[in-house]
Amino acid sequence: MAKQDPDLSLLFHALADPTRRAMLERLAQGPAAVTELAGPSGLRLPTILRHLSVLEAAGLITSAKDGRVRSCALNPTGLDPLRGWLDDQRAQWEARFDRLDDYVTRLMKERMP
Amino acid sequence: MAKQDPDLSLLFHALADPTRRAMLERLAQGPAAVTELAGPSGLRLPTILRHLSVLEAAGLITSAKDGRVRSCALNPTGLDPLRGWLDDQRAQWEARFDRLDDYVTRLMKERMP
DNA sequence: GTCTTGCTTAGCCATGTCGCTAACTATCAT
DNA sequence: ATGATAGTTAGCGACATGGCTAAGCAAGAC
Repeated sequence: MAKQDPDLSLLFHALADPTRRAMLERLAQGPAAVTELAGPSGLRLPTILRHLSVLEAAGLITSAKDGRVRSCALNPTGLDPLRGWLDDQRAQWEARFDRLDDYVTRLMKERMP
Repeated sequence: MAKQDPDLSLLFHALADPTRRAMLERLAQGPAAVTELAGPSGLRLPTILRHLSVLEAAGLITSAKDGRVRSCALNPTGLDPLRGWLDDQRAQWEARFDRLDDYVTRLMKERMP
């Protein structure tokens, strides 16, 4: 059970922090500079920068430096792997419940043919 | 930027570990006892138990003890908060891209009325 | 009763995470 | 050229996480 799916692990880990989720929601309103992202959080810049690098490593945002200001933006496809996993998971769960259904149905038929 | 949405944090954190995701996928096939869950992982029981408690705290599974064996099962609604968050997020992102669209459209109109 | 099985608890260790301060670099304004 | 602004890097400390072993307990098997 080694570390398969490192993407998913990075993604989930990035999303597990409320500060990072708040940063994402801020970015959903449009691109922002680092200081702007730090603003409402009350956290220091180095801390914010660390969070940014986690988000970027997870593929959730992109950032580019223009002059002395770094502009950060959402990566529109960043959440796709998560959505994919979620859909897979739901499919499996439903398959299972369908099998359970079949089973119950078969039981019923045996009892009242 | 305090720890709002503790549920989501627990949920994402629980899913950030490949071992735990593997356990979920095993449980998608049907309920299982602790030893059975530990089987393919090569990990010791106490370790597995720890993972189980994380999954349970996140609302992803339920477990009950029957005799001396604890049976674990998926909680069918466990992923709902995640799905909800994801949908919210997508809505926000799309709203943003729509506004961007409007903006571009307005620019175009100004240029060629 | 005794033994085995299946889980549980306690506690240790290595590593990772999240916050900070201090010091540095690079750009822009004057 | 000087100073202010915006990031950046290095490194520290507190705490969480993920693995383990050892020892305990409770339910079934014999």
